[in-house]
Amino acid sequence: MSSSRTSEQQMNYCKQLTKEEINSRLISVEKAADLEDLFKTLANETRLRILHALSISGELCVNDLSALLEMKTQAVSNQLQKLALYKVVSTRRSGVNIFYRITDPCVELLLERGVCMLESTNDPLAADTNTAETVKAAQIGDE
Amino acid sequence: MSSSRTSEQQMNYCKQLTKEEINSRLISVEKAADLEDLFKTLANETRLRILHALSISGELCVNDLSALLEMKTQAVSNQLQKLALYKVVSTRRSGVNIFYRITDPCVELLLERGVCMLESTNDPLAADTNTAETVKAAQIGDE
DNA sequence: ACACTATTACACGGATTAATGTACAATGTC
DNA sequence: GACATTGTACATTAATCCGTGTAATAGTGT
Repeated sequence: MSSSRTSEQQMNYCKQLTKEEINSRLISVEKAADLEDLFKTLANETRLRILHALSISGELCVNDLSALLEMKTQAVSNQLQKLALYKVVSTRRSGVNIFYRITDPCVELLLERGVCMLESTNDPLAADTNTAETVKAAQIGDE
Repeated sequence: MSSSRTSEQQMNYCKQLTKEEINSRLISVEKAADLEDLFKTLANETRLRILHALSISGELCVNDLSALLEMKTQAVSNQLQKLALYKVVSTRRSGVNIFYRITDPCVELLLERGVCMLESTNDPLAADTNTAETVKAAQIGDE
């Protein structure tokens, strides 16, 4: 019993994969750290709302964002500085206004995916297959 | 100048959307909070690695996970408790072993998306279109 | 009953984060 | 130059988070 409990070769894997096989597919510590950063960008309500507004409008300045989101400019600017530091957004000045737009495609894509999932409350997977269904319907239309 | 600066009707929107139009599409505070929670689940390296191992293997116990990830059982168990509390994973006991498996489809889907993006380092968007290309190629093969 | 193993509970310390308010910098108008 | 507006820098505070080590619990075998 004790030998079977501690022996790695006898671990219970549902898909009958060995530790080596899982390990070969498992994300590395370095990549996990990168992925953590990516998700962390979106793991904040203020940043989510900012990025969503930018994805809708394309480009907005601090003042407009704070008015839209009904938040203090300092709070908005604080988060925008982080997003700019991590190259998620780019900036351009126009007089006293500084405009921000999303430049990181991964962040924008995950944001869209997440928003779609929330809108498909009962069947989150349906939101993800909507694109494939649309493509298929278009191809049927062509025939 | 001061009137043009402060007037909301004259805000500079690149896509020429009015504040009202952006607002009607903008994610609500409540939904942003839900989405924040979803991304927060994945915004931690330990949880990412745990969930990735579970997605590969289907089901694993604490001991196996800590061996695979080369982490202490307490650290692994600590995160698994959180994941179970938020209904991201389910548990089943088998003797002294407790097995965990992913039950939240949104989390698993976002995880897969994120991992794919990292693997497609130069063209993250290509990772997202790979599915559509595969479907299209299969349909061409059928013809 | 006892020994062993797997897992969780609990408390702690250190690190990180985000909003806030004040001060400062940049820009535009008169 | 004075003034107003926009936006950032800076410092502070409170809250959150996570790994760690010890203690406790559950399950199994002898």
